Amino acid sequence: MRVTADDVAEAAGVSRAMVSRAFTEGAPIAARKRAHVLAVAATLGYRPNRIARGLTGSQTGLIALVVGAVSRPYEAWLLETLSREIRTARYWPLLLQVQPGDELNNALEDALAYQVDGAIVAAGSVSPALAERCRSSGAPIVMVGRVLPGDDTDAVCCDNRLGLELLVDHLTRSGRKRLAWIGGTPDTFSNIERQNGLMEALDRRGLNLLAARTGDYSVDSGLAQALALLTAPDKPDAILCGNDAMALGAIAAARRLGLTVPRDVAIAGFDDIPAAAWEPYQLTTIRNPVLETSREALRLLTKRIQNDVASSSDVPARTAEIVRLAPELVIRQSA
Amino acid sequence: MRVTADDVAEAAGVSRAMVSRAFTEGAPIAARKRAHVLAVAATLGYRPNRIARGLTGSQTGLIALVVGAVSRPYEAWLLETLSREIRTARYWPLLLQVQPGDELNNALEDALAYQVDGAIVAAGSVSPALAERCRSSGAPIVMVGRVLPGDDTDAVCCDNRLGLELLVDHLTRSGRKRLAWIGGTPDTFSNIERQNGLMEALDRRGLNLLAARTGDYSVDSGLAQALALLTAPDKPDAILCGNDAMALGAIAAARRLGLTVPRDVAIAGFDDIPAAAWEPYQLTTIRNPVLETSREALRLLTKRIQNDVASSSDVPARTAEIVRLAPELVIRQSA
DNA sequence: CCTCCGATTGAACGCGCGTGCAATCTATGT
DNA sequence: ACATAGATTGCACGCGCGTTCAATCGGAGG
Repeated sequence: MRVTADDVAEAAGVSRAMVSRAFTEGAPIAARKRAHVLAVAATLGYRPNRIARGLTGSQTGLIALVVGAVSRPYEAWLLETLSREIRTARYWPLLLQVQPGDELNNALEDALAYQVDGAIVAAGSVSPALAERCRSSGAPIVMVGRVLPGDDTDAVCCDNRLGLELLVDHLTRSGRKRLAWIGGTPDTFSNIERQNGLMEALDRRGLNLLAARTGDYSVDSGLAQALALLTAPDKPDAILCGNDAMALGAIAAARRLGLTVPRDVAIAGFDDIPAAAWEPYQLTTIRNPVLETSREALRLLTKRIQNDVASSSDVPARTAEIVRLAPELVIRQSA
Repeated sequence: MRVTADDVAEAAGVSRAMVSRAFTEGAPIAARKRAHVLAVAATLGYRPNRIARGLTGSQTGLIALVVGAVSRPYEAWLLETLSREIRTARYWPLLLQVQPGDELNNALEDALAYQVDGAIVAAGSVSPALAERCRSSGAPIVMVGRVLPGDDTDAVCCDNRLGLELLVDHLTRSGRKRLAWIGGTPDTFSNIERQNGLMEALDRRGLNLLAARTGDYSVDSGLAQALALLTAPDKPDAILCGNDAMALGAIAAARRLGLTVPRDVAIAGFDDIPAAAWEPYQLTTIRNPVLETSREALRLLTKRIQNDVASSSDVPARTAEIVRLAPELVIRQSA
């Protein structure tokens, strides 16, 4: 029923080893024979069993891909590009979607049992111990959008601080003085960086934050927190949000209160998800270079994988490479 | 470096077979010994190699998951629930994201080479030949949101016709007479069904469609086509869209023209993606039961897999099971 | 026509693990 | 104390394929 290399060997009148070589790039085999074997294989519908192949050579072609809940637009966007880049690099993504409360460790160890060639972690938090364990299992990790503390793990991440500097610059230049902040999920790497970036940008200008509230990166939380800000006695003239989703919620809140954006209040987000450009929003935001991020992530990962394969622990481990990508201000109507 | 069952066997003072059995549910092994082996394994950090395990037993625990471009909200939503259900069933999804123009066959055969235990196809079109090939490779397929013609492939799909009946019913009851349609990507299963459903619903009432245009399920196309409809001499008083994304675009178009929704024109979508509920849209739409769909898909797939494992081709193949899930009308502001 | 070297080839082993089978052990029953 | 059924255990084989190594082939040079 299942066609194996033996079947092809018999049908082609060669040894099984030749079948294997025919499918292995750069293996010693006469060109004529390779063509013949491949032809026979095609008529039989044979394809090398990747599982068996993964057992001998230590390459499975699998990459563990950890992302957050994909129903959120930013996560979906990131997954789309990461997944595409992984396939472009001729790997297959083993998808692990983590919900906010989920434990990552167990699941990632599960993935390790599949002998993944590497892992891309764009959600959840990985303990340095787990990272080390992955590495010692032969699966280099690349963090996306987060950097492990005091670490030797590759990472690629947008420059959140710069992003907020750009935003504050734009808002203050257009005369806004009473800035408020709606933060995303606390203790999140991105949220900490963005919040710090905001504070630094304000400090540099000798400004104070009018008010700060805490959301959870969802549209609903943005709406709720913005309602609170805009009905307080001391109303802001600009609201910066930890991400676009909350900013969309904030715009809705402003409208519900009969305010006009940006006349009565400016609203800005972060990420530049597709919905930010939709007509009713026209959100001014910071473009998170997702495509470039994905590309870099795969560059780092493949480099690390090849390094691992080439040298078996004799070469000292390359030190971690942290790539910071510059975000970009996208000015639309909302601010 | 890599810990194998042999290492554990030696450390625990038992044979390798016992280690294997300790990790196999229901294998003959004394409870005391199992506990001991597991303990030793834990201290060594041992985990059975799933790749090797997949080579002998014909179960890899992998499921090929084919979805469309995830940056689109509906696809993301579906992916989220499917992925979760797959993990709940203790499988791992091998993610294949297909772009509108992509060739599915090659990629799916690639996945087959990983000896996936099954496949869930929620995008792209699969030729019956390919479906047959999957099945004969021991990977049952379940189609989601589409049904293969004249077929013996399991599928779960929302009742698109009923959805449009509900929508037309609601619109005509509220006095709309001049209905227009913006279709999604042509030749798509869902688009064909929805369009036919619309026509039938109109026929039943002796109504005619005022105008029909063709989009591609994107927000932009909805906007463009709605602009065309609303600036034509013969303006509709209701626009039905093939999916929510286009409906959001249509709402934006109406507003751009200074029209009030739903006073001047009612707008309805299909799917009930999260954004449909967002404040500036408040889209009336048809709820596509995505969660139930995912559950059903996994129920069908696991049943089929178990069936395959149990009987090796002696039992006649079960005939295809096609599950139709009822959609539900969600009335919001837009219609 | 013979020799010698490089290009090909085939046989065999091992990757890590599940499992049938026969051997061993345990706890009954007498 | 002895036999016996049932519970455990170890051995060995095979899953499908990559790869080393020695054997074979081909042809260029003499």
